[in-house]
Amino acid sequence: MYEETEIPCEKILGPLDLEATLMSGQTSEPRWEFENGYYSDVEEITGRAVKYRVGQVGTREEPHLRITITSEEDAPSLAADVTDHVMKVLTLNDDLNAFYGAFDDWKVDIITRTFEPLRGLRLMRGNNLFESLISSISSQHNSIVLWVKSVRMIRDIHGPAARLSDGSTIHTFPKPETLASLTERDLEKTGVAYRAKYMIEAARRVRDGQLDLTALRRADYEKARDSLMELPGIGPKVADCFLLYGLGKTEAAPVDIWIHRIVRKLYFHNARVSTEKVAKFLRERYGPWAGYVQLYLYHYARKTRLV
DNA sequence: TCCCAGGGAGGAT
DNA sequence: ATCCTCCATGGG
Repeated sequence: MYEETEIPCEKILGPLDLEATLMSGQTSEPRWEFENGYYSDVEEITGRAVKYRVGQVGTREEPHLRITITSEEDAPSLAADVTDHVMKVLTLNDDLNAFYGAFDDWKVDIITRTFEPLRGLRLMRGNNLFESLISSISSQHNSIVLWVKSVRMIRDIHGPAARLSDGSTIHTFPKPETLASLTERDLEKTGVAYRAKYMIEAARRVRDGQLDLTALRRADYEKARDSLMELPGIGPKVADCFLLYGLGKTEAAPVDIWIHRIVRKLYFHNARVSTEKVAKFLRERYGPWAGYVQLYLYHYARKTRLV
C-alpha cells in the first residue's frame, strides 16, 4: 500500500488554510493538482522523482496534514524527506501569529484589515531554484493560467521522465543544460512566446556558472537582486518573485500592476509613485514581512474588488 | 474581432 | 528620473 505520513499541528506555526494557499497563484512551482480531496504534487526530492498528495484534516486554527506518497510502493521510506519537503514548500515554520501580531504596537496599520479574511494564507517556497526562476520569467506580462500551463508543458515535454509503479509516467523539471541547448523555436511550443530567449539565456548562465542560484541564498537581498537583474527579461518584479518564492527572502515585495494600484490607493492617496518606490516603501515599512504583506494585499484587494 | 494578462527593453525627452 | 511603444501567444 502507499506510504502514509503526517504533520501534526504542534509542528505548524500558526493557522493554515491549505486550499487558499495552494490556489493563490504564487510564482514558484505551479504544479499542484486537485485529486479527490487531496492536492497532489510531483517533485524531485533528495534526487528522486516523488509523487505525493496532501490533505488538511485539522481545522484552520489547529491544522493537521495527512500526506500520502504515491510514487513507489516498494521504495525505501521517503516519509521523513517528504515531510521536510512539505514543511519547506508550505513554509509551515513561518510563524503566522507573529505576523498577525507584528503591528499591534503601531497606531493601526492598513494591513491588519486583511488578516481576518485571509487568515491561514501562507507564502509558498519553490523546491527547485532553477524551476522557480524560469517560472518567474514565464509570469511576466502573462496571465496566471497561461504561465502555469507553460511551466507544466516545459516539465512534461523537456523534463526527465520517471516511471511509477502503477505504470504511469511523471516528469520533473528539466536541468539548466537541457533548456540551454533548446532552440527558441522548440521552447516556444510551450506557449512562452517571446520569453523563450530570456529563459534560454538564463539557463545558459546557470549552466555556465555565471549565475550561481545557490550562492544567491547567502547573498544579501540588494546584492542578489542586482545580479538577477543583469539577466535579460528579469526586471524588478521578476527578480523579487524569485527572491521571495525561490530564495525565500521575505523582505522582497514583488510589485506588479495590482500591488502598484493597491499601494497607491491605500498608502499614497492615489498620488503618482513609481513601482520601484512602492517596492522600496514596502521593504522599509514592513521589513521581513514585506513579502507576506504583498501576498495579503494582493488577495485582499482582488477579493474585495478594491481596485 | 478585439482586448489584455501579477513586466521589461529600448528609445526619446 | 520619467514616459512611451512594442513585445507574441492564448483566453475571454
